[in-house]
Amino acid sequence: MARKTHSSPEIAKNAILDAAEALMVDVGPAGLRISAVAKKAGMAHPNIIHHFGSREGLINALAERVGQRATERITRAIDDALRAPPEERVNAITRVLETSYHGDEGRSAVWLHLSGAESSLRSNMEQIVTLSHEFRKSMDPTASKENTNRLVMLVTLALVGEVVSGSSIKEALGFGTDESERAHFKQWLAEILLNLRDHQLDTSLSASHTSNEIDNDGKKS
Amino acid sequence: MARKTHSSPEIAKNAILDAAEALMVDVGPAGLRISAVAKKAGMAHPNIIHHFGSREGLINALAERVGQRATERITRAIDDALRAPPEERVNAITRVLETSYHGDEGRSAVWLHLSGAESSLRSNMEQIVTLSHEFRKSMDPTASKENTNRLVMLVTLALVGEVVSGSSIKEALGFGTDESERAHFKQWLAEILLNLRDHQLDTSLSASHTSNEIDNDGKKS
DNA sequence: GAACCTATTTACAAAACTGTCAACATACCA
DNA sequence: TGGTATGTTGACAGTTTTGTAAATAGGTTC
Repeated sequence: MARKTHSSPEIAKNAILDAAEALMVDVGPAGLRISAVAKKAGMAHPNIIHHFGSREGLINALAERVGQRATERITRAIDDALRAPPEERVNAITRVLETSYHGDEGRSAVWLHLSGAESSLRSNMEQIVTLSHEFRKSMDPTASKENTNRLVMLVTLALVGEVVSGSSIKEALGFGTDESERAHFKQWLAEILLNLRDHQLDTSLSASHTSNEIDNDGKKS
Repeated sequence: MARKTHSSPEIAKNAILDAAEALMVDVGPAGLRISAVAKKAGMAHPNIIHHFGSREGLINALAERVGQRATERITRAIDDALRAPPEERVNAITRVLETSYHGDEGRSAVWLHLSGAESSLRSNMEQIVTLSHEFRKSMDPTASKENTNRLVMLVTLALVGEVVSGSSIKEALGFGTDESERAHFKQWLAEILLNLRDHQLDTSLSASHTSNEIDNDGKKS
């Protein structure tokens, strides 16, 4: 059998992670077989254990890489939105929403998280909230961090839902599968997010119960 | 070994499904072991195959039951909201949102769907959309079905996201884990849903591109 | 009470998968 | 050129899991 030439650990690890990520899209983390990854990466399966220690080690490494990539993409998109001229902001926010489902990485990130893989979710979310709040304040200086938090939560949950359910929920609701209709829903959502002002979000009970959660920028009403 | 007294197939099947559902909450559909279900149900594992044909048959049956139960709960809650007096509608809608995460059934439904189990998702969603549109029309006779569809989609995706991510996303965003804060977010969302009028939803591109999707009640602009 | 149906069980077969081990070979360095 | 560290592999062990087969016994019907 042809024996492969030695490569640096980094190169081998990346090749393994690439193969694992590609397979994960179809089978999910729980269905990920070390032998299948090895076959796809063109090597013998003990080599994977040599590099990652165990199957769980591989999955954790994959979760870390995928989560980090997704966060980088999203924060970059929000950053772009911050710099965009006013008339381009709807498109910019739409792009933020689209960015979260880039290729199959979003799906992979959620599946991995779902299966209990360790990743730095908290610090990633903190980056996203901070940037989002900057954006909202640039639109409306009186925007409260509490509402930013809630909006980020709503959007995050919806994106997770989209990623997880694939196209089936959309189809069940009569939305087509082509990209144009998907993009249109995201644009609709982006416009809502942009046009919602805090006075519409401060409902009867808001600002009374949960005003001291993470409102640590002195802005609470 | 003590041999169990015969029971009707219905009783046995239900006992098996109960055990499977309880286990699923922790391990997910992919991690569901037929032998573990049998142990929990207090029987030998071949008995499960006898009743459901195979492991996959069990999972499909579970998906069907869980999906149907969730749909019944949700439609009942929307129906209640329809009959509620105006001042009670925020609470009623809040209850609709809470209802979707009853016990662990919501989580089970999503996980099962995620793992590719067959279920009647489309007809279930149709029921929910139809009722929701009735509700919106009772608030605002000019409400368009297109916007109802989008709102249902947004909420559905968010609920799926919540169910899937458990509490981790909320914690990462600084929300506490106790019920009161969760309930508060749902109430905040309910008020937004109630207060959004169509003129706020008809954005620049709406009603032009996708006006002929499922707008089959003669209401399209 | 006899006969039949089937829910239930024990024992087993077969496959799949993870992780171990020892051997090999390649790259790098002295 | 020789030596060492380690990337890489084939073979294997042990475990786990699904599904099968045959036997047993509880319930039902006539």
